Amino acid sequence: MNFTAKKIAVLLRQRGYKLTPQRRVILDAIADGHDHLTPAAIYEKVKREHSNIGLVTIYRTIGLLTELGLICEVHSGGNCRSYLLRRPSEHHHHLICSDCGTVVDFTSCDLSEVEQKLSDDTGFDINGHLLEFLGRCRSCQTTTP
Amino acid sequence: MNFTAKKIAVLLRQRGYKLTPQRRVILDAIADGHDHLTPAAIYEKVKREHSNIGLVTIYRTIGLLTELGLICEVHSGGNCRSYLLRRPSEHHHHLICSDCGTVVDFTSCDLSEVEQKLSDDTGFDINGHLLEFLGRCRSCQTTTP
DNA sequence: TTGTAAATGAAAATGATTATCATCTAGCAG
DNA sequence: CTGCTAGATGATAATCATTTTCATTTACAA
Ligand SMILES: [Mn+2]
Ligand SMILES: [Mn+2]
Ligand SMILES: [Zn+2]
Ligand SMILES: [Zn+2]
Repeated sequence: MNFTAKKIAVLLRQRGYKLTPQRRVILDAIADGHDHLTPAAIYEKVKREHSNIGLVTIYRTIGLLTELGLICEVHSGGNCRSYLLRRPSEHHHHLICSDCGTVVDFTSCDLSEVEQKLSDDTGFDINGHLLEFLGRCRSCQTTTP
Repeated sequence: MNFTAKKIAVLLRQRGYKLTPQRRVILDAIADGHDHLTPAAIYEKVKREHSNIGLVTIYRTIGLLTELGLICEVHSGGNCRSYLLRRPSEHHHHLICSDCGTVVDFTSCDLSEVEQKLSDDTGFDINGHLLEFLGRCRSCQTTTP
């Protein structure tokens, strides 16, 4: 997405960050496609256009984008994190294909009742929740039964 | 909990696994208390009673207990996993204190409607979900305002 | 008690992430 | 346009979590 990438560029500059070619290409890599990517995967993807980029820069840029709230971290088990562009700016959740990694965002989660009940029962001061659905996307269902 | 630990011992033997003193003490460490523990934390706790145990054995035992479905993995961000005894054998979720790590299990989550809607909308074959609430337990609220 | 498959611990290997530091450059002042 | 400089980069090494390997030990059934 060019539009999104452009908006992000503006955001970066507003906060005093520089817009480097490396950041540009990392943003493109993340913004293109609907799957979640590990730092290593972003690195591989980005190296095609910017062969001498360092993996460190990927990590630094991920840190920056996280700080700006521009990417989402996906918690689908495994031993390393993966990320994708934050598409809905509002509070939302993810439906993740365990085969191809495609992520669908959804905003409709009404957990306020459950949360209230839990809070009453336990005395916890609840300040957040994590909700993710796992499954196989339509395309992956047809290719491998 | 002695009872739980004992039941687990039986389970181990049923499947042909040996009940070693190391496993015994690791089980005790996990079963005692309601907080979630990282492998390193279990290691430290266990070393007090079994000073020459290896961290590898912690990892191996965690693997074993996971395979038997006897422990839960908690996904509270951060860079390493943590575990606690699986108390309700049924499907359940966690309410986690971000200060002290205490975990409250709860079974009341009715996500079937949301799941059905998501499935209809996206064509995904949904086979699971992850739901966790984060907050501060009553005790942690009183100690640090 | 004995035999043996399973388990353990030391050590090294691997993989992910972070810290350091010399060098480079985006963006701005002049 | 040119030079300055804070911020950014990449090579390298360090750190931290986890896994592999392998020689030695041990639980437990026979
Ligand atoms: Mn998202
Ligand atoms: Mn649990
Ligand atoms: Zn898929
Ligand atoms: Zn607490």
